[in-house]
Amino acid sequence: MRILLVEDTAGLGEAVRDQITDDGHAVDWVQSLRFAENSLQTTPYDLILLDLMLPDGHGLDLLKRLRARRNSTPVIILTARDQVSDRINGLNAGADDYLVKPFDLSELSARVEAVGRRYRGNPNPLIHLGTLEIDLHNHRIRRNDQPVELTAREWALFEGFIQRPGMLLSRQQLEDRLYAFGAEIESNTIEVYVSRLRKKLGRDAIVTVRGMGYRLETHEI
Amino acid sequence: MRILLVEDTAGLGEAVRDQITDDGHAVDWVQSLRFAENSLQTTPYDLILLDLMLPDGHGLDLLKRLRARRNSTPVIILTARDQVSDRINGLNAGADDYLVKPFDLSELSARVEAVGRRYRGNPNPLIHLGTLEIDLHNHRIRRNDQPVELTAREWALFEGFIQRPGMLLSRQQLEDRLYAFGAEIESNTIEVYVSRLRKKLGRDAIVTVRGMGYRLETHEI
DNA sequence: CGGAACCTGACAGCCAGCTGAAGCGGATCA
DNA sequence: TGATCCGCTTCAGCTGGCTGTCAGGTTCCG
Repeated sequence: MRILLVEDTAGLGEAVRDQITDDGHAVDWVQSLRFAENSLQTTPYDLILLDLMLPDGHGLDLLKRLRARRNSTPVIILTARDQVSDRINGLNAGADDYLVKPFDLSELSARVEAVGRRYRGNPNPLIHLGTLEIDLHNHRIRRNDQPVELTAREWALFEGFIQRPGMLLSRQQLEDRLYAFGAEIESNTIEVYVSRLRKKLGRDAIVTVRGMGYRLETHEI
Repeated sequence: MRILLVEDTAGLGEAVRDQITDDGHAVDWVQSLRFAENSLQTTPYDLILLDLMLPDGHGLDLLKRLRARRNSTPVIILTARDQVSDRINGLNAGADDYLVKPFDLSELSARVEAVGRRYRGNPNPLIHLGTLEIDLHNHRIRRNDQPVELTAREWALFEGFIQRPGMLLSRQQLEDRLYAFGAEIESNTIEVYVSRLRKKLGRDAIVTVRGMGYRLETHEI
């Protein structure tokens, strides 16, 4: 999963980031609402860990804006023990879960995995795109009713496209999705994987925008 | 059995959890309706132990919702002595049994086992999957009409697949099923058991999704 | 037409997953 | 009580296929 961590306390932030990274997820850590909004506009996240008391405002405002624009990304609130009203308000505002500080890191892992499972366990929205039928949760794709096998990396990349159909995605954005934040990548890996996806999914599935990046074609494939 | 315990009193919850764990069952303990719903959406339980007075609502509401969506998981209600009307309403709402607090732990064990037996004695839905015939309640499997013997762990794992055919199940999900919530497991136990199941049930029964988990193939075995 | 951007076949290294084997502990039976 | 068995878990060696890289080719655009 790709997770956005919004937390302004350095020590806690590091601990949480390390734990979740160890669990095999990609974590982007930001320390203010402003940067959180930036990240949310450029990257599709699977989960948001949200502290409430932030230097430039209250986390619940972010949550409310998110839900107002129909973004249903799961949110887990990180809150101090004495802020009971915050917790209630958080759940009302559309949070999926909360953790009371100080919390155990294994507890954190458990909640994160639980959200992941819930997300995947939901009744299955099938996405139709031309001749493609995509089962996002179960990682299944059929093309003209024939199953298509994608490798882990291929799937990760394709998922990035699927979550923002029709939008222009820069190489950098796609790399960020494949390789946890900060991991540098040389060579033309993205091009190679786009090529592999085209071979498996159809030549016109992904459109090259010269000098800019790629875009998933939403009309015909 | 895998049991969901919904109880918001810390001491009682711990005692019940320990007792049932000692009896050889896997227990997930949650402390509110909200978390109970979460767990129910992600995990198939064999039994639910349900307290009625919960911080975020009344247990009977959960029970009613459960039955409304045709979930027939057995439910035992945990209720205080003076709430007679609750007990009656509970049985009307589809509970299978109730226990009056404070109750003896051995009494609890007895009821749990009783429900387990009743559950298994039910008229038997046979599941057919390719050349396999599965009798879920009685833990019996035939392959090409030949009986197949599974050990306890093998069965627990296979049951996890059977209850969510075709769905992608992560290692974590499968481990959660084999080892009660939170129990850490190292090494490649899941792989070993998948390997054994394949040997007994057919090579193609379980499909590996590299980097993601496993899936029961529902078409041909 | 020349250069830049992009595509893709090929390949070596590596790692996730598979499985046989062995140690261990609980259950069973003499 | 001691011997034996059986299932559970771990480990290590192996293998196939995934991955990242590069080079040579192709397309695009000024």
